Amino acid sequence: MMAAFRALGDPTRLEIFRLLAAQEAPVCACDVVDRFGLAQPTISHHLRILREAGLVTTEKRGVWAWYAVDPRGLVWLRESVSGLGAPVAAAVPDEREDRLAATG
Amino acid sequence: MMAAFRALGDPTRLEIFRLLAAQEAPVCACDVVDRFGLAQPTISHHLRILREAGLVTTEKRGVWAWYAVDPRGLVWLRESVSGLGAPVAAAVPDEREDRLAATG
DNA sequence: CAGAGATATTGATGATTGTCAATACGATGA
DNA sequence: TCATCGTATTGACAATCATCAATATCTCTG
Repeated sequence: MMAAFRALGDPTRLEIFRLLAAQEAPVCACDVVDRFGLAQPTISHHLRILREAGLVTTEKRGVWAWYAVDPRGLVWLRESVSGLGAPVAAAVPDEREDRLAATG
Repeated sequence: MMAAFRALGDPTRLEIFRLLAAQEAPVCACDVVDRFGLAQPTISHHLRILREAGLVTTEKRGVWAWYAVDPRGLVWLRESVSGLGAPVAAAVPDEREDRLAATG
C-alpha cells in the first residue's frame, strides 16, 4: 500500500500513470518516452517502479513493450483509501485524560 | 494531489495517518511521539508534511497540539483516486498504428 | 549471421529526504 | 520573573532517489 503511494508520489510517475489510465488500450513504452522530455532509461525506471507497486502491467510484443493500468491495483488502491476513513467526529478534549484507541 | 501521495509514501507518515484516522477525537502530538520510537522533532516534521499536504489539521490548546485527519483532504484523496479510473479495457493492438488519446 | 531498433540494466552523480542534536518559541505555574 | 514543559525550527549528516550516459539484451529484417 505504501509502495503505491510512494510510486504515485513522484510527479513524472503520476503523470505517466494518468496517461495510462486515460487510454482505452495499452500504451507503447516508446510513446511514453516521446511524450516526456526524459531519457529512455529514466522512463523505463519509472515504469518499473509503477509495475513493482502493482499499479501497472506490462506485456512484450515483439520489440515493443505495452503498458497498462493494472485494474487490481486500482481497485486495491481505492479500497485502501476508503479504508482510511475516519470514525465519527468528536470534540477536542480540554484535558489529556484519554488514551489512544487501537489502530485496528 | 501528488503531495498527498508523497506524504503517504513514507512508512512512518502512513502509520501516523492511520493512527489519526482510527481515532474519534484529535490526538495529542505527544501521544504520537510516545507511540513511535522516533525523536520529537522527527514526528513534528512528519506531522508538518501531512498538514501541508492537506491531510491533517492541527489545533493548539495551551501547550498541547491536537492533530486530526482533515475530512476535506480525505474526500479529496478519495475522489482523486476514483478519478484515476481506466476506461473500458481493450485488446492489445498488433501493430503500432494508433496515437495516444488526450490525457484529459 | 550481421545490422538496426526498442527496451532493460548498470554505474555515476547531483538533489532530495529522513533522522537526530541543539535550540528557539510559547504557555503554564511557582 | 524564572523555571519547566510541550512543540516547532534549524543545522548537519547519511541514505535514498531521479536522472543520464553507456552498455547489454532481445527481436526483427536483410
